[in-house]
Amino acid sequence: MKKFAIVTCCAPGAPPLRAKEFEALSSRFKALGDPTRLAIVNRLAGRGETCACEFNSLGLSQPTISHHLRVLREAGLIAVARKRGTWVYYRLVPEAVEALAFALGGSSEPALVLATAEATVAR
Amino acid sequence: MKKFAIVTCCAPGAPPLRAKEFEALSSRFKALGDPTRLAIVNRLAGRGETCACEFNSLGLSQPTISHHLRVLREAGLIAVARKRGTWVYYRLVPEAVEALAFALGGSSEPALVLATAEATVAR
DNA sequence: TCCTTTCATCGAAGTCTGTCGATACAAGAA
DNA sequence: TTCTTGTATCGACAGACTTCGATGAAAGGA
Repeated sequence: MKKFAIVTCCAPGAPPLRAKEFEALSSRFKALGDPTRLAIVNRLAGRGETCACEFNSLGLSQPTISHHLRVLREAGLIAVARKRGTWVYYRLVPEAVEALAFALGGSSEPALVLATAEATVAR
Repeated sequence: MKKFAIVTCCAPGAPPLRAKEFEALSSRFKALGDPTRLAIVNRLAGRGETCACEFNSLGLSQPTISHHLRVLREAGLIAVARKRGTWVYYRLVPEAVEALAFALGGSSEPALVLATAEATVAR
């Protein structure tokens, strides 16, 4: 279980944060700091639930894809949507992405973000 | 000179991007993927122009701080505002932060972002 | 000129990360 | 049960990253 901190960090006027908040935020930005993982998130954002096998088309080995899925999962940015047989379908966790957008000061609806961001996210 | 790509990547409904865009975006997220650098950005966001010497209070050596300032500078997230004597004052580059917020789908005013993001940013 | 201060760069050490092949695990199908 | 298929995990390796002390460069002050 995991909650998303509701903080702004990087937009003009942002209040000073604590060390723990820098750790939490930076670990999620780090998860997006790899082109392969960004491509995975992009595909999940565009298609919704997607089979893990889809990502083999990214040109990397299956263990490597599995590794990146794990990093994104542990960052709370994606989650397992469902399993059918041996297929595993992943989905985006929009609240996590919104929390990061909010941290950068770009939230269009802070109230919405505040409401959804408190939602706990299964790991 | 550097321009900020205006793309959404990670919010539900985002269109598929190209490899080059993943590279460009992920390199900037990676720059935020370190707690020390996030603390630097946070301080610049809260105080505006800030002397580099201020960051010695983060508990790291001067060369290490200088290294992180360089990473953020090369990512286009911060810039040298002015120099007075041997002092160097850094500032946030709000357009860069906005472009990232937009990529995460959190832009409150896409038109504004579009307008400012085309601005070239001095290195 | 020489010294001090601030910042950047260099070189090195240790750690972390991305990647792969090999292997283990889980769910069906035969 | 045995075989096949899709995923996850393990172990290893190369490259990248963070950090530091030492050094260099630039701007003043004495």
